[in-house]
Amino acid sequence: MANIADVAREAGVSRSTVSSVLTGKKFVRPETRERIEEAIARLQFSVNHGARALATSRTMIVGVVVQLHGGEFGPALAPFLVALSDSARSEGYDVLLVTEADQVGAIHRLALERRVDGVVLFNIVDEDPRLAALSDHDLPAVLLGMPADSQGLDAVDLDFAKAARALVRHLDERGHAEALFVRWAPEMFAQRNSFVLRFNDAALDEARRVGLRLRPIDCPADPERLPDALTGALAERGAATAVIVHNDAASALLPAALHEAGLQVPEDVSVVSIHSAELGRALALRFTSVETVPGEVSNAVIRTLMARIAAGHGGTQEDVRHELIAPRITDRGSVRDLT
Amino acid sequence: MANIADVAREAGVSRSTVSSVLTGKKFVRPETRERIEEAIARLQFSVNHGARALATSRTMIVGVVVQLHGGEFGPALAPFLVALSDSARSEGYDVLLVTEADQVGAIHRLALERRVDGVVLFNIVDEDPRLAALSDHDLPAVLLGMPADSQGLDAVDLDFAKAARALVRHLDERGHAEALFVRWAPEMFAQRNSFVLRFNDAALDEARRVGLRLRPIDCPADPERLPDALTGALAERGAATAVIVHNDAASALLPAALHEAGLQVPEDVSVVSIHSAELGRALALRFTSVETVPGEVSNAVIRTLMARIAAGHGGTQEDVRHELIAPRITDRGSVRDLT
DNA sequence: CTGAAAGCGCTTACAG
DNA sequence: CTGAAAGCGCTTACAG
Repeated sequence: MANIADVAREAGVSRSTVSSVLTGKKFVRPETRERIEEAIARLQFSVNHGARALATSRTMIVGVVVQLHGGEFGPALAPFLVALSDSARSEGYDVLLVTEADQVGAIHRLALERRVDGVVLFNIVDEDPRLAALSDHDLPAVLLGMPADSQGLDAVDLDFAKAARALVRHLDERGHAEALFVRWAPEMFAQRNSFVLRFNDAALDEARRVGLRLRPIDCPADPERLPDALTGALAERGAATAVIVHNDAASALLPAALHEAGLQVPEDVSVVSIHSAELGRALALRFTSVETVPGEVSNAVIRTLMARIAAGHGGTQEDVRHELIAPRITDRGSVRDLT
Repeated sequence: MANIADVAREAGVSRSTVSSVLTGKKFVRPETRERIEEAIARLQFSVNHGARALATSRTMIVGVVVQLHGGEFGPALAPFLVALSDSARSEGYDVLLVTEADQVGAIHRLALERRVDGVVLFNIVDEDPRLAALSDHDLPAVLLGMPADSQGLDAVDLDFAKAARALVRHLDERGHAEALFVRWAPEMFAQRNSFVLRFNDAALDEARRVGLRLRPIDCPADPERLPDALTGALAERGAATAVIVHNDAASALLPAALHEAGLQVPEDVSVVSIHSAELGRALALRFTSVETVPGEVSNAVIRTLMARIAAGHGGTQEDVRHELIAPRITDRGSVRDLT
């Protein structure tokens, strides 16, 4: 495989001149540049990435560090990985996928061995131990998720609180006075998943504010037990005329549960949901809903990370950036107007 | 950040001796080794990965190169990525996730810039252009998928043909004489996805062999149109007493479609399916089925790739390894015994 | 505008 | 068993 010395010899110039055309940081006389470019093409030369990384102290790689808690809905993950990869590539970066169970150890490894220029942390929980691990280093990082305390780190996420309020108001404005609130399993609350807590708190708060009765239904973590839990909740809905769902597994299983209970939407019961866009698409869910926006979130995450890398440092700053992406609600007519 | 020279100085030895303890390839006197290890701990030293990669010509990174055709079922992807990452880590490798649309360009880039020591190709189709791209280089590669012609490359996959035969026989042995075969969309066949073709061909062949009438139902690629297609097929099932499903989206939507059609399983109709394990778990699918085994497949893929990397070459070999993982059928009682 | 030299942080024969 | 030296393939001041 050709190296820069081969190219220099072939073009009759020095290695530094070749390097100048490779980096594009220095002006090179057109004739010379052309000779060099021909030599590069002839020899099928490409820059050795590792050597460049060593010389520049830039790996051009970002780590995507994914904590798998087990409680969350697996199918929702891939779209974010793909979107992050796409966003990173558009900035010239590759993505290192880091899913090992020992996330704290992984962060130390990435930082100490200088494997990446920055990291994205996925599946953020409140009191996430990964944030403390980061504070030992000077590694640029962005949280994909919004914990109560970001510990001075940049963070980006869909605005789950605003989404919750919008969905609650959507029901309220159509005359609904009582609704079931199908939530994630208690295990998810115990883990303090940031998006779970933020949606939950805002939904309850907004419901109180507008005077909607919200009856929380905690789902079992075990998918096997979910169908019965859903049909049970529907059967005992009492005065509730609507259901608001924040639990992807429940959103996926709700159509069957509604069938099972013999309920038509929106004639017998109204439904609003927030769920993975991919899930909604694959299962053709027809609920009025807020869907995740992996592309938008990933773009914002990578943009923020690029800025942090360019600034030449990670860690706690005064100029922390928190970005909450406004939710969009898609009206699919699954809410009956009772007014 | 400390480097190897700092450690050498701190321990009062030469850099090469430090390197010897780092690589573990040379014997170092216990006292010396201990002094060095103390120095390493004191200085919080870790090997700079890029420098080691340059010196050894080993990146300790494998590329996972994922073609997203769009037709396949998205939620099935993540478990494979995670499993590949886990398998690779257990061999000391990290995973670079490569999802860009221009997969051929990506392969050239990875090879020429020496970014990875090897690649795993995911979502293999017959006549996959990525295989030709690989032949331009000397990059170790393993296909996760089994095309009709692997062009001399190692390949690993679940044995979809055997799975098809097992499911067909499962119906036949229980006295079913006619079944609907809910298949992937024609678009998937046109793309020639390797697992789609292999399951399909084997299912039809085995059905012919045992004398089971199999009526292919082509699903629409658009999930929106899938529910109606399924209920329609069920309504017009005629003499068919069973359904065999190879289409994850259809497996996911079938429970609702069965409800819609007022059919009980297995009383009114029997069902067997092959689908993503993750999907089956998340949706608590209760069909007798073969499920994907991302962990097993990934282990085999990485093991094969490691052997290929150790051999010091990629490309076409005489010693090609093809590994088909035996399917396991889980009997969930969704097939009625008609004998 | 171009080149010679030093340096990035390691590993690895090769002497001793 | 340990060390001095060369080398991996780049980039980047610094001269000219």
